[in-house]
Amino acid sequence: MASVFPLAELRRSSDPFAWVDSIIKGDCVAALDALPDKSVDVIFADPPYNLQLGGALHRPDQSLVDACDDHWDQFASFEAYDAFTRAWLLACRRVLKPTGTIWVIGSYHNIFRVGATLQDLNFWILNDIVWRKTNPMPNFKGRRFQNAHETMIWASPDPKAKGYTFNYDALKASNDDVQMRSDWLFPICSGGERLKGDDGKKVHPTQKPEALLARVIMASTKPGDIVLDPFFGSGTTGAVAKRLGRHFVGIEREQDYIDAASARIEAVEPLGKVELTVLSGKKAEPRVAFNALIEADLVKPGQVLTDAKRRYSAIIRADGTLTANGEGGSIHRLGAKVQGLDACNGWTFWHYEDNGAIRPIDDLRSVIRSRMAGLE
Amino acid sequence: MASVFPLAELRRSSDPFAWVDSIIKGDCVAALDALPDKSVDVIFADPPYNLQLGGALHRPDQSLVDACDDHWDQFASFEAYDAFTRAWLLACRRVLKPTGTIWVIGSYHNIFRVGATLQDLNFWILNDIVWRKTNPMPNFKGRRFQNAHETMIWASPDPKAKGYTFNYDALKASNDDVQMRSDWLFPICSGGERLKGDDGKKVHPTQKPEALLARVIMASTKPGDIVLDPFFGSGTTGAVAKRLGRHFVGIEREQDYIDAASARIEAVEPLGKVELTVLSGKKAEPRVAFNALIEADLVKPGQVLTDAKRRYSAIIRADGTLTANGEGGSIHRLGAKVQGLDACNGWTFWHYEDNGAIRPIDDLRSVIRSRMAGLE
DNA sequence: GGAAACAGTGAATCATCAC
DNA sequence: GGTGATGATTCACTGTTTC
Repeated sequence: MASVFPLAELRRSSDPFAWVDSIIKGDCVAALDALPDKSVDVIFADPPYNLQLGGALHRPDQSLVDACDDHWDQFASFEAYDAFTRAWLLACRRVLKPTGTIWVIGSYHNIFRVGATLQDLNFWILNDIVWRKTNPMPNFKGRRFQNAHETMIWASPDPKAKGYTFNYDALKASNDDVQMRSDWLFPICSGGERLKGDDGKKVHPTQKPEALLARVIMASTKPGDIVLDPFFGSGTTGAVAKRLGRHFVGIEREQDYIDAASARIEAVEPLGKVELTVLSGKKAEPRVAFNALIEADLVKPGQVLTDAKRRYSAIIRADGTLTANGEGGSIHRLGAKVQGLDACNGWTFWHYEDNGAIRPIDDLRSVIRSRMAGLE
Repeated sequence: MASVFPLAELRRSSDPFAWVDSIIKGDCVAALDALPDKSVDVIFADPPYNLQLGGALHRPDQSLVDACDDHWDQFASFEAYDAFTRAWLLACRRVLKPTGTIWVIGSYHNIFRVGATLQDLNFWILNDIVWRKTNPMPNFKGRRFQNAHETMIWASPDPKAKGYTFNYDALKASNDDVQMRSDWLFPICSGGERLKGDDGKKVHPTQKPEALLARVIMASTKPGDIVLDPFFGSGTTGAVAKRLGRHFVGIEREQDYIDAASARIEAVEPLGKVELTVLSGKKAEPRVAFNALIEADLVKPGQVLTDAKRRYSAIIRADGTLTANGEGGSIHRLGAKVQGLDACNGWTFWHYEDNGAIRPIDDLRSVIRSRMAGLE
């Protein structure tokens, strides 16, 4: 079983990271307060939705809809819900690294309050993501549109926060080579994935699908990162994090949920290193200065470079700069200058001639990089 | 031209319904205050989004993105935006019939504040509706998910309000006999529909597509109803209302927008009774990306794919890319790479083993497509 | 005349590192 | 923390120009 920490026990622990890969039993804010500053990479939160259900809802055949009417989803007023939201978001911000991000999922019952509170607390929204359900529950009364989606907010802890993880290139490559959109399509959690008790009833009323968490985690974390879930429930976040080679920590009050989540996570087999390698793009590659091409004799001082259509040309100088029309500068500055632009990527703009063919100097940079890789 | 009422003139009018089918020139709240209590059936509001843009944004080709930086979208703080939102929503509630409903559209920049304010003012949210754009602007820097949707909130003026119009059966009939969902797919407004000035430039930076308004109006109004738009802009609400046999009233401050909207509405020919059936949205062949196969557990990270003759092989990674010989990429890129080609259709090139038989992964895509049948 | 290449654009909170 | 240099980065569609 995944280890479970009663909050009092965690507070007594001498190891400041004893909570990694475990479930903390206790109140969400109190448990968060027991964790160190800036210690987790990503937070995924599925807070109570504050569903304001009137009476019982019946299907057309008079069967009762098993609504979420648990006590933990009841709040006296919007003010009470806002105060609760504020408290756990503030506690989350303290434990989140400045380079970390937070995800919160909700429905129209609560997501507007969560979003406004995030903004009030100076979180910076990066995206709102729509989870479109392939198989949502119908609207039985025919008085509204079928509520076929939920909303996630993805935010960084500060408007100026930089350096958050976003595996753009991997997401794009996995999506037929077009960038991933803000609307995602997944089935709801059902079938074998849905945790059921001995009585055959679902263990948790709002268990999220693993595929949803997998995309969240693959998009915004690196292998080895710590993912915190302050409303752990059935432990989907922990199960997916473990499978994907990330660490997790869950906070949960109800012993039944803790028992189910703990057993579930224990059964998860993590993927291997090869499968977990994330495709990274140019941004992650080591920098190579233009000078390195001269030093490696891949280009020579005096050699002429042109753009792809040979409209502009420049001469390589021995110091690693270019010159054209009496002006000089780096490959980037001069590329911008000849085009009359503010900026230019000289690596893709300038080309050299290779046996009659014309190729970007970026190709030569790749040669350098592969030579460097061989030295490791 | 559709008639235009300077606010002062409207106040002097002896006819309490002189404003029907006209544009009121003036401030939103002041103009609303000049209308009678409980006099309109539906409100559609497209308020300023308070975008809070930083510096200029350039496309990869260095061209400048024509951002929405108009003065009317600038607010000093969230508090100022909230006060503004509160004021116009309160004014709207007074003129709205108890059986009426209100729609508000926004993006993540403002919609959470609008939604929370609606709830604070005791409006009752019926649905949040996601407008999925077929052709949204890309994320040029690759730092976020492509922002591909906007959100609408549909609400009644009171939790106990009954009797609002929802044309459930007509919507269902127009939607292949399944209930209309909360996620709608429409292209952004472009081409001939987009209003352009003499200079060829767009008249309004945020003109909404008529198809979106048509579904809103067909869903929540009856012929002859009055539809109010407190941020009239280019007059899409008025044009669609007139075409669909509804009355409209628009409120707008800027004379340029009023001139364009007035001429636009004048040119609209109302449909006859027979044609007034609900229009259905765009259907598109669903795009299925390789990661959908992993998410549906049809293939697994670590599994080996080969070409049809088993000359090449690659391993599936958890991020939805493939790896072979130390290199990684999308099914297409890696298929091309192993063959030494420039391009490759990974769907037909890569195969998986199924009980000894070898089948293209494209077969698995068909499985997903059949599961998604009925979804746009 | 038709096809293909080229150019333009849409509610966008859009970089990072070294000095 | 501010400044300057490096250099990474786009999808769907419309309309125009070129061959």
